[in-house]
Amino acid sequence: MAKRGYHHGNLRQALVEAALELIADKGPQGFTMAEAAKQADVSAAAPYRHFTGREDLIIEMARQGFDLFADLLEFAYRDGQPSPLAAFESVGRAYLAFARKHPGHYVAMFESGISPNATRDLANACARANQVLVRAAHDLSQRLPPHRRPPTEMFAAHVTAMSHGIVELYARGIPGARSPYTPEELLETGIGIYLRGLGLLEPDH
Amino acid sequence: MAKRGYHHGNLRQALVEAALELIADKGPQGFTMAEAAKQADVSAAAPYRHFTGREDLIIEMARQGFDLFADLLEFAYRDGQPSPLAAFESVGRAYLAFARKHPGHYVAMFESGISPNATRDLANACARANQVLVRAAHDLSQRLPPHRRPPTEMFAAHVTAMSHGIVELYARGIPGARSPYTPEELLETGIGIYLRGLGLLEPDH
DNA sequence: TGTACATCAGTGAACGCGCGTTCACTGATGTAC
DNA sequence: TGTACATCAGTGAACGCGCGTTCACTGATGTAC
Repeated sequence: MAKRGYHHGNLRQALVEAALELIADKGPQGFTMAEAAKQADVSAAAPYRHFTGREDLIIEMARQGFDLFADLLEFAYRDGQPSPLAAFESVGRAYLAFARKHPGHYVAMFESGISPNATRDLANACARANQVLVRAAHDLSQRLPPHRRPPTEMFAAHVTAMSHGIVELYARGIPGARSPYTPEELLETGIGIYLRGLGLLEPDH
Repeated sequence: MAKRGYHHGNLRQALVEAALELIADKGPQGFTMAEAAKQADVSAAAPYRHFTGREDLIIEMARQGFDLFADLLEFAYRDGQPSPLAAFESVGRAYLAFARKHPGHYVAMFESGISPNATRDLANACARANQVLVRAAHDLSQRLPPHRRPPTEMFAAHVTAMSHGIVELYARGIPGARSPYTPEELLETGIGIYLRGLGLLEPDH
């Protein structure tokens, strides 16, 4: 939109998007300011009108990533509204789908080495995404009798860890080290067994 | 040992160790040949007598890492010999301990972006480590009646994913994004709930 | 509507840097006789 | 044991490169009158 209205239209966002492609292709450290500028059809100096430096651009990618991530998780959570269990499983699938569809954001968020506390905005976006997971875990655990409820944050951490581990080991690059199962199968069965362990699913298969 | 016997004694291994420290400190792409050479008290050209290039050094770090990892997992497995369950839990703890004690190896193995198939030797070492996990899962699942046994490789993948996810999210750098629980607590409780879901632990807490 | 000026997004040249790697070399060690 | 020679691990200088960043500039756009 507005391709050549002002000087560039919206160079800032164009740079973010170029960098997202680069970082997805070439890994955490594999992207450069110069290349992002070139891909946006702009001189190598132009990015410095919009970002204080390389790290600032990475932080912006991660921030947008956490925002998008939180939106998708929230949507998945509401989408599965019928029951806490359905909503919970929908959130798990959204986690995997996000990693698949937005690899650039994913790398910036989890593999670029920046701290989630680098910026107030970044920390907020990160916290918002996490809160969806915690809320989903909390609502679901309400179905258990109080004395059998796991601490909400532990519950959420377990599920996050399994989702993240499946993404890292079985869904992302790393050509080789495969499993005979798809990441989706692994996530569904893994979470299923875990929920059964909590007493949230019937022991029968 | 033999500090200054021959020209250097054992420069190859000294470089590997220098690089391990660097890669642990500075992240996947943060280490350089020049710096590793300097840390080994050697000119920048010397490493090329022992490695064909930068990637070759990373591969060697990862190979040694998988070998060590496999050794530790095997030791943990035998160590908990009394019962498949104890052995299995010992393996889980060894996973976490390895990531903690050998961060350089860990980064080279899982975060450097090299393929486990880069080299025959590397692939073998990687496979050996994986086989310990698969064997532990297999032996433990024998305690279930045949119709309730999960496929061994799926079982192993679930546990590996949760362990790996906990390490990545809660045990490694990423300053911020904490959980109120230690990685050890998360791993123990998470695997416990999962095993209960399989029927390998009593439902009572 | 037209003119003068301020703003500021993007340019192009340049910088200093450190990197990975090569190359002819040197000098300590190992070996043959 | 002593000498001559081969080997080869490490040197130091040099290379080409691309990076992040700066800086004086320019020229299109927005604004005041």
